[in-house]
Amino acid sequence: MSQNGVGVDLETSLGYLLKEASSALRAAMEEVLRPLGMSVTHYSCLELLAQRPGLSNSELARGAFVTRQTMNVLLQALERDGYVTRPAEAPVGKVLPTRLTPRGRRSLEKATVAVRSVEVRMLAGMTETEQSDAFRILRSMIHSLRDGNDGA
Amino acid sequence: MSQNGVGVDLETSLGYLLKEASSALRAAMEEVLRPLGMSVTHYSCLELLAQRPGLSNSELARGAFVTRQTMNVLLQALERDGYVTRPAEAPVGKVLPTRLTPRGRRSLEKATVAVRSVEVRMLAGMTETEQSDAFRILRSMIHSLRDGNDGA
DNA sequence: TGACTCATGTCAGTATTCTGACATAGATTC
DNA sequence: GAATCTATGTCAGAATACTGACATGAGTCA
Repeated sequence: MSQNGVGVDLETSLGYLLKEASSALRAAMEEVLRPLGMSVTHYSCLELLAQRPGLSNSELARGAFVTRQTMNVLLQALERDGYVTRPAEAPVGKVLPTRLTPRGRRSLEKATVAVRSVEVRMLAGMTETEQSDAFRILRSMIHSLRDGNDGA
Repeated sequence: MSQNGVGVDLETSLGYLLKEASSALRAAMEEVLRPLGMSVTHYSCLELLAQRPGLSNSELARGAFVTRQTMNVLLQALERDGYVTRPAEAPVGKVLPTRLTPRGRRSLEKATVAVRSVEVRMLAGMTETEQSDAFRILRSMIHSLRDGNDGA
């Protein structure tokens, strides 16, 4: 079907491989979250709030790797459906601290179990050493990409 | 601003780190492709065609990690603007082999240089060993995620 | 040959995310 | 204190990608 012998260096590109891995992860997460009626961004938002209660819209956006406008529309839907609460007025500045409701916490529980199974599956074929290597290498890539190439 | 001391295990999740790395890579690529008026999917399509001339719509979609419907609208735009050509009738079956035009090839050249700089930047802080480790580990993750957990 | 399955190309509508823009609150600088 | 800068929340429109659906061509099997 493909692999027709041409020296395809997409197969030797770390960027392409990273995109492939990310795509596979996203697909696997969507697959297990779909039965729960939850998208990946939806889940990310709830998980962030469970681990750091009181995060603002902008902080949630950065944590979920979307724009604050995108997170805003998601939060409005989550608030309307009773998964999170935000004060009507900001305690300080314009920042509205968001918190999970009991309903949000319950909804998250099932999702966490589902997502953890994906994480476990992803780590399945890796040794302890490979896992810590993976962390170190991914962090190195992130750092290099963020701070431009004038770091040295 | 954050990091308020709560034991945040998102920081210990390989899935989260993978998403973070992928997001950083995408942002870096968009940054260098924007001046050329080219999106990441747009570039991926042209690069795939340069390395494997004659790929079909569906094959390009799989290679760029989008649906074949999404790739179809992109190909129609690229064809309209003279970057690629497809025969009016399928030589065999329904498959329409796509090829770059000279204009498409020219457009790709600049983009390739730009994207290569991102790839180089990403590999900057890594040793040879770490690079080959990165390949092996990412492939392992992809394999585990794809084939379900009943591989063993 | 005929029924069935599968992959493909494509149209349409929907969903999700982004960019642009604005007003406002806190921090910084003079 | 006033000006400036930065960050935030939010609205609106545009871009992008997806799901659903359909017809068609090729391979498989009886």
